[in-house]
Parts: sequence; C-alpha cells; structure tokens
Amino acid sequence: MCWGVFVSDAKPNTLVEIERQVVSLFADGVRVAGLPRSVGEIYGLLFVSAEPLAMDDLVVRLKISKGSVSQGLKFLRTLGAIREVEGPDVRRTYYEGDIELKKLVGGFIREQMRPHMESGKDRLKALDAEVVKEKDESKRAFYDERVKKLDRWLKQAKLVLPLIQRVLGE
Amino acid sequence: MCWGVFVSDAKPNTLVEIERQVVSLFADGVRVAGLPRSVGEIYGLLFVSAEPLAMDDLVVRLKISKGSVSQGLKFLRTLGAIREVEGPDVRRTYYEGDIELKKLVGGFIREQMRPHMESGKDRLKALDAEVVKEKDESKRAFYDERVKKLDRWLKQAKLVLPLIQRVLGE
DNA sequence: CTTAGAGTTCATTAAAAATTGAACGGGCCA
DNA sequence: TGGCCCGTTCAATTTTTAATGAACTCTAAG
Repeated sequence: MCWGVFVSDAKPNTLVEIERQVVSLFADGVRVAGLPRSVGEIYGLLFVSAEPLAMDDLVVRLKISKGSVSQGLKFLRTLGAIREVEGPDVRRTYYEGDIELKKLVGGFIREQMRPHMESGKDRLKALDAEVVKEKDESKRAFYDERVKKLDRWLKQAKLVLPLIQRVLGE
Repeated sequence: MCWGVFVSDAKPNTLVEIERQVVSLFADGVRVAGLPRSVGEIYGLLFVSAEPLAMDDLVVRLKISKGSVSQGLKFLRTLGAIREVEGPDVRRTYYEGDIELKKLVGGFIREQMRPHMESGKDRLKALDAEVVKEKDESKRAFYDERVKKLDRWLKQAKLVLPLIQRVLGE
C-alpha cells in the first residue's frame, strides 16, 4: 500500500465550521418538508463539498450509521438531488449534490406530493359515491357543495405545482 | 330542562360515513405539511359540518382529548383557517372552517414558512462571516460560490411564495 | 472457488413527537 | 362568596418515527 503522496489532501474525519453550519442549515431546512434530519445532513455535506464523497466519508464525517446513510442516499437519488460520479477508488460509488433548487423541489413534488394528490383524486370519487346515498335532500346538497370545493382545491393544486417548477426553472 | 323539541337535530356522538372519510382525508392531508393528525381531523370535521361546532363536540365526536382539541384549535386560529362564531350556547365558543384554500395555504406560509426563511437569512449572514475567515484562496472561492447559491435559493423562494398566494387568490 | 470490502436490508433500539388528563385560571350566576 | 363550567396549560405517557448495527448480497480480485 502507498499512502504518502496524498496525505495532505486526506479528508479530515470531522467537519470544519463552515461545513458544520451548512449541514445544520439543511438538517433544519428539510424538516419543514417533514424529512428526517439525516437526509438534510447528507445533502448538506454534499452541497458544501468540492470533491465528491463516498458513503464511508458521510458515515465518518457526519457520525451517522451506514444504514442511515444508505437509506438517505437512496432517497436523495430518487429525488434526483444527487448524482453518482467517478472517484479515486473505483470500487466505491461517489456522490455530488445537484445544486439546482428546481431539482430538489421538482423531485419532492414528483415523489412526495403527486402520489398524495393522485390518491386524493380517488378518495374524492369515493366521497362522491357516498354523497349520492344521502337521503336528506338539504344535507346532500351541502355535502355535494363541499365535495365540489375539494375538487376545486385539487385543481388549484394541480395548477400551482407546475407553476412553481417553471419559476424555479429560471 | 327541556329536550324534546330539538331531539331530532341532536348531534350524534359519532361520525357518519361521509364525515369519517373527510376527516380521514384531511388527517392524512395535513401530514405532507408535517402537521399532527389531530389538527387535520379537527379542520376536517369543521369543513364537513353545516353547523358550527364547539370544543366539546370535537372532543366527543372525534374521540380526542380536550387538551389536543384546544391546542389544535389554537393552531388553526393562528393560521386563520377557522372562524369563531356565535352558537346556541352563549357560554361556549363555536367554530366553523374557512373553506378558502388560500386561507389555509396563506396561513401556513405566514406562520410556518416565513419564520424559517427569516432565520435562514441570518444564518446565511453568519455563514458569510465564516467564509471570509477561510485562509485558502481557492477553498474560500468555492465556499463563497456555494453561499451565493444559497442566497439565490432564498430569493427564489421569496419570489415563489407570493406567486402561489396570488394564484390561489382566484 | 474463496475472500474482502462496498452497499443494502430490516429487526431492534433510541429519540422525537403527539396525545392525554389532571390541575389550574377565570368568568358568570345564584 | 361559592359552585359550576368552559377553556388552557403542561408534565407524564403513549405512539410514531428515525437511527442503529448485525446479517446479508453482490461484485471483483486473487
């Protein structure tokens, strides 16, 4: 084995202050979206790292378990928030963060929000079926109005999401 | 005491199927925003109720504790998602749901997202202060670029939020 | 074929969040 | 003034969620 030549570039197994702050910023940030802290930490460290990192770097430097990192990376990959890239060790998979906001938001909308909206559509259908069963005329009218309102909400949401993506798309 | 006359209008202490479905829809719905299930249930029941409800109605019909309902109502009030109204018993406070989506979303943006963004601004300032301390020229340039990127993210978010509100404002 | 190390999975454990319920404050009427 | 009831608060508890780590798969090198 040969270590010598690259020693001065060796990654520290701890975070410098700037990294600490960015990691913490993302860790807190992702929580408004209901995501686990570890996911934010992982993305945060990739975001502030000039060099791509492998799983083991994340485990060591963030001090979180291999299992958590594996799951966090899997999730970030499905969002399209990180990219697999080549690195010094051919046996390992290295990652770098995609620093476009639209990628993050777009991925979140696609993976987390759309599915909910789809199931919402079905549930409104079921609701409609329930409303027609209502015997009392005026109650039925009231329920019908409310279900129609929910339909409109869903349409508005469908309108807004692509709009967000367009604005973030520059 | 006199019950007779209004017995047929008495509120059941359980939910009918339509109510059950709407309550459940909202209970699940609010979770994408990271809010507790009980908040969704409360809003949901107010949403499908033609008559305003008092705290006790919610406790009995949703089978959740007085404490939870009190806190849930408090939260929904700060969002502006519900309204206090007069009701049959002058001693009680009755509520009805505001069924405009913009109220819900607007309240959420104002109460939950803006504060985070404000603190984010401060944290970016702190980050900037840290970056200038970096001795290594090229590292400093890199960090500086990333912090600038975060600044742009914040600006984009500031741009998007009012846009959402305008679109929902019909 | 065997070994070694990267990466995943998932049952267990630990941590965080929501819910409960008892105690409290305050208004109102007798 | 005292009893009653509505509503709030918050410490204790339960429930939910995330993190851990050991066992596993897979690939590649010897």
